[in-house]
This record gives sequence, C-alpha cells and structure tokens, in this order.
Amino acid sequence: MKRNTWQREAVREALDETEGFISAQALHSSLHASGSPIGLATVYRALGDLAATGEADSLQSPEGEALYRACTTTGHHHHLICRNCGLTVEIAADEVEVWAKRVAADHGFTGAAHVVDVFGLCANCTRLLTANAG
Amino acid sequence: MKRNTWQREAVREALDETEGFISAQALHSSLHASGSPIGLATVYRALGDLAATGEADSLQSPEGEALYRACTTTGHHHHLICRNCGLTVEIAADEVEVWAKRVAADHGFTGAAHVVDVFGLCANCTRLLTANAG
DNA sequence: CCTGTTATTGATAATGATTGTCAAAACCAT
DNA sequence: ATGGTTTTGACAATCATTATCAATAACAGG
Repeated sequence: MKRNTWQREAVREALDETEGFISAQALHSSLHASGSPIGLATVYRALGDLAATGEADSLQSPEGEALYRACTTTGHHHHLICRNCGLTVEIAADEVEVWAKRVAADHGFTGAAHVVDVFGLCANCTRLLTANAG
Repeated sequence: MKRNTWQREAVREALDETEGFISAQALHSSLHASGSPIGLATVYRALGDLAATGEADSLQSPEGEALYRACTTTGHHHHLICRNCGLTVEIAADEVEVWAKRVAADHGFTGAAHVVDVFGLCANCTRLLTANAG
C-alpha cells in the first residue's frame, strides 16, 4: 500500500513553489536550504513517483539532466522555456497536434506521440541581453 | 589546423551506414565488432565534431543518452521515429516552424529554437503488432 | 623521402547524475 | 501499544560523458 510521508509532501510542495523546471539535485539542495533533512535518494524517488502518476511533468535538459515541474494541467500540452532564466509557459498546441498526426499518417505511422518543446529567450532576458550585446 | 584521420572517417562511415539514431556507445561497439580498434573517447569526439559542423543530427533519448544520426540535409528539419524498429524519416515542417515562432513571439520570447520529434509505429510494425494484438 | 611541429588518439581517471542496497525507522491498521 | 510492511537515507554501484596526458600520426617544408 502507498503510504503518506512528510518527505513526499515536502517534495510536492517544493515543486509547487518552483516557477519553472528544476532538477532533482537542485530541488534537494533547495529543500536542504530550507532546513529539511530529506535524503537525495528520496527526492529522486518522490519525483519519479510524481512523474509516474502524472502529477509532474518531466523533460530532459540539453545537458541530459532530468527536469521536473509541477503540473496542474491534466491534458496534453507543451512548453515554452526561457533558456536563460528557466521561465516556463505551458502552451496548448492544437495546430501541432493536427500536424503531427497528419505527418505520421502520411508515412503510414500509427500511435503518434510527439515531443514538442520550444526554447527561447523570454522578454525580460531578451532586454537584458540585447542591452549588453548592442 | 584540422587534420584528417581514418578514425574520423570510420565514425562518419559507420554513421552513414546506420539507419536510425545511434548512441556513441553503440557506435563504438559497432566499430569494434567490425574490427576497428578505435577508442571510445575518439568516437565521442568525432560525433561531437560531426554534430557541431552540422554533419550529424543529435537528440536526447528518453533515458538521457545522446543519440546521433548522419544528416545529409543541411537545412533545419525534424524526425519521425518508429518506436519499435527505430526507422527514422526526416520531415520538413514549415508549418511547425511558423507556429513555433508565433507562439514564442506571442509570449515575448525571442531567438526561438525548438525540439519537435514525432514518435510512432511505422506501417510495418503497426501491421505486425496489430496482427498479434487483434 | 625525411623531419619537425602539433593536432589527435586512446587508456584511464574523474565527474556527475541516477539507481540499487539494506538495515533502521516510520506509517497504518488492529 | 504492537506488528507487518513500506519508506527512508547513507553510501556503493552504475552509466554516460569529459578531462588528462604521454605517445602517435598527419601535414608542411626541405
């Protein structure tokens, strides 16, 4: 049976309070900084469970790290992620859904799933960086 | 100055002969199986260079491994990948390009890049699997 | 072809994220 | 409170990748 522990709660809360995506390591550090004595392995397990039950989103950073994010939207959606500050916007992408299905069908593929994530610089970071680069 | 070595050539050839995406480790194994004494570190370096010069595509597998694929198309494109047999089709996706740019712009993002890959079952595998599942 | 310079190689150590291990502790039903 | 079972957490193990660095080989010039 699945038991309820404060560690599990702590991870869920910490994830809820996080704006964008965060790695397991970073979340663990954050929890420690807040005074929680939670173990690293436990954070990994909790995040894995959360992702498995659909309560959290997970994706791979370009460096190969697994990143997690609290996910209230139960439906399918995609992400717009600032590559500088990590700000993440959830986006619905009906257009892309349709396109993906059509492309798959055109090539005889079935059961199409897709990975669609857009990386860029958010308005804020764009301003900051162009100010220096200009 | 950039020098020409048989190792570099071997990696390029092995990648060319590979149908879908392959990991650095797997490519190294494959080369060894073919009798090449090439070192693992060299395979990593060669693949990194190939990806850097645009001669190879790279993406992250769900397990966090980096996968590479020979890429003749110099332009930007995406992939339709069979999750059963690994067959990969390169697809142009003007529609998605436009969509990604628009979504990014709508949220004030600039310098939008995107990861768009479609996974599914190719016609062949669909037939094989539905025959058993039906 | 021979020689020197220097990029490249490759064995191995190092790194860094993640998972496995397993005894001790915590949780929940009784 | 007690017992049975899950969960925890410190640490070892694993796995992909990168750094190290002496030895090697590629290329230019003679």
